[in-house]
Amino acid sequence: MPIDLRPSQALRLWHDVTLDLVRDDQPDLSARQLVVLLTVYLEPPPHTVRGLAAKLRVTKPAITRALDTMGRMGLVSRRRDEVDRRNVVIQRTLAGALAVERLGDIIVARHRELPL
Amino acid sequence: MPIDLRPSQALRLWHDVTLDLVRDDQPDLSARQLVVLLTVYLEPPPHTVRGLAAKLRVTKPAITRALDTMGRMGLVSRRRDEVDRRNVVIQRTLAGALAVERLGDIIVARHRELPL
DNA sequence: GTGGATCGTTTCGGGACCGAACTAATAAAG
DNA sequence: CTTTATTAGTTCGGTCCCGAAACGATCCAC
Repeated sequence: MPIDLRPSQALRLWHDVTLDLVRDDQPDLSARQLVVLLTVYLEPPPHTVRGLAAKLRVTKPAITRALDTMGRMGLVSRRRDEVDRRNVVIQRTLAGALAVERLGDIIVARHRELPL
Repeated sequence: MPIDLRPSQALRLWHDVTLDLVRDDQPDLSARQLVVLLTVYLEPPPHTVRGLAAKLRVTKPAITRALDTMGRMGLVSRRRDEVDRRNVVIQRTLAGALAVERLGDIIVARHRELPL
């Protein structure tokens, strides 16, 4: 792992990145939406509503709503699982991949600017 | 600054910390609330509604609402500026300081667990 | 087949938030 | 004083999110 981060640096990093996210025009993602987005893009598929709800320890409707909103934003899409048609698998999109990549760049840049 | 963070590590860090925040029982702070909280606790006083609105590039009512909510949570408090009584200065609280400290600890811990 | 379990979604009442516009209090300028 | 500017808060109509409960679709065991 990288060299240890001190608490003051950690908080400064969180502040700076969050400020960048608040400032840009597009609407902020909630913490729940953000962790759904990152889970879908960082962890191996398949991702289901039930699996995400269990992972985040929130109710299923909360996941459905998050997917509705992020679907409207084009960040994820949904598809029926043809093997077990009760399941819905959450899929990545180009726009979602770009948004995640952009977030990664912001964090890296703000981390690089951190004072010693 | 610490050794460079790779984008994949940065995103993993953001995911892990946000997941911790989503999982604990207390209600999630919005991005706006979080950056207000961190600004108040990281940057030198005094902090005013107007100053925060300018810094975040959001409207004043958004700041007033964020302060209302965080005030109810005990994370910040407000006081009239006695010198210029039009101003309201945002003050730190013990509960707010503890919450910020806890966030710092989470980030540091998750950062330490990051894979190489 | 039939009953029960397991999916994701929808409904419901309630609360939080949004920006634009407005108000009330205070300060500063003339 | 009186006007003008500045500050924080409030009002407004609208949107979004919350968890509990109910729902329809699907799978599985018998």
